[in-house]
Amino acid sequence: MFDNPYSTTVLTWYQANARDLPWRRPDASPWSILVSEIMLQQTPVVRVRPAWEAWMERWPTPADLAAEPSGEAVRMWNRLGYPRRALNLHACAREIVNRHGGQVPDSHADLLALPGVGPYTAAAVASFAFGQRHAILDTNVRRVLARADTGIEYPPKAQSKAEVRLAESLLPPEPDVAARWGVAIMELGALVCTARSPACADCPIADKCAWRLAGKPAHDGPPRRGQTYAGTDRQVRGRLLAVLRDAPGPVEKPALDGVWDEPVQRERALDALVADGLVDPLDDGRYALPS
DNA sequence: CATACGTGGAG
DNA sequence: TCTCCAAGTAT
Repeated sequence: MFDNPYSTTVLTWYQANARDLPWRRPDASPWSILVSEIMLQQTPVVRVRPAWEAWMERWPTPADLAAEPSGEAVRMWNRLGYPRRALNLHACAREIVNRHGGQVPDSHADLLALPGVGPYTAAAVASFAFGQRHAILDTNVRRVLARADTGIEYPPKAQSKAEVRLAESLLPPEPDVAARWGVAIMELGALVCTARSPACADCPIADKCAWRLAGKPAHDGPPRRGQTYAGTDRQVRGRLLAVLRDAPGPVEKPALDGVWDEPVQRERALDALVADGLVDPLDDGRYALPS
C-alpha cells in the first residue's frame, strides 16, 4: 500500500509555486526535454534557459542536429561547461535517427543506452516526457529526503541503495501522479530546501521534517570536498577549447600554445581533448572542432 | 568506488 | 577573495 506522508502537500505546493520553465510546457517535445536534462546536468537553470532556447530554435528535432558535424554542437554549447555533453547530445541525435526512427525512445532501458544518459536522466525523460512511473533521485531530491526523512543536513557523498529504496517507496502508484510527484519534490529542493539556506518557513512539509524537528543539527562527517579549479587540466582544457570555439575555422598551434605557459600540462590537456573527440588534429598541423 | 570533467554566480 | 555548489555520467 502507498504511504507517502509528503505527497498531497508537496503536489499542492508545486501547483502554486512551480517555475514556468519552457521545457515544462505541455507541448514540450521529448527531444526538447532530453536536451534540457543533458544541459541541466551540474548546471544551474538560469544558465541553461537561454542556451536551451537557442539550441531548440536551431535544432528542433534530433534529425536537425544529426545532420550537422559534431563540432557545430560543441561550438553551440558555448560556455555551458562540460562540453563532452555537447558531443553526447550530438551522438544521441544520430542514434535516435539511426536506431529509433527519429523519435526519442520511451523505455527507460533504451534511454539509458544513449550516450551521456545515466540513471537519473533516463528516469527524468521517461517520467517528464512520457508520464511513466520512475523514482527521480537527483541532488535536490537527495537533499530533501536526507532532511525530511533521515534527519541529516546533507546526503552522503555517494548515492546509496537505501536512498534509492526510499525514493521508490515514496512513488505514488498512478504513473501520472508519480510523474508530478517527481518534478514537485525536485522543485521543492531547488526553491525551498536549498543547500545553503533552506527556507523552512516556506516549506510545506516543515512540520514533518526530521531534520528541522531535531533542531537542524549541523553536518557531521568529513568536510565536503572543494573541487579546486584554478591550475587544473580542466581549466587548461577550457581555455584551449575556447580558442577553437571562438575561431571561425582551424587554428594554428601557436594560437593554442598561447593559453597556458606550462608546456607539459598544455600538451596533456590538448591530447586529452583530442582523445575525447572534442578537438580534431588536422593533417596540416592545425587544429579544429571535430567534423 | 573514487576521480575527472567546465563555468559562473552567490554568500 | 575564496569557498561552495548547480536537474550527473563515464571510467
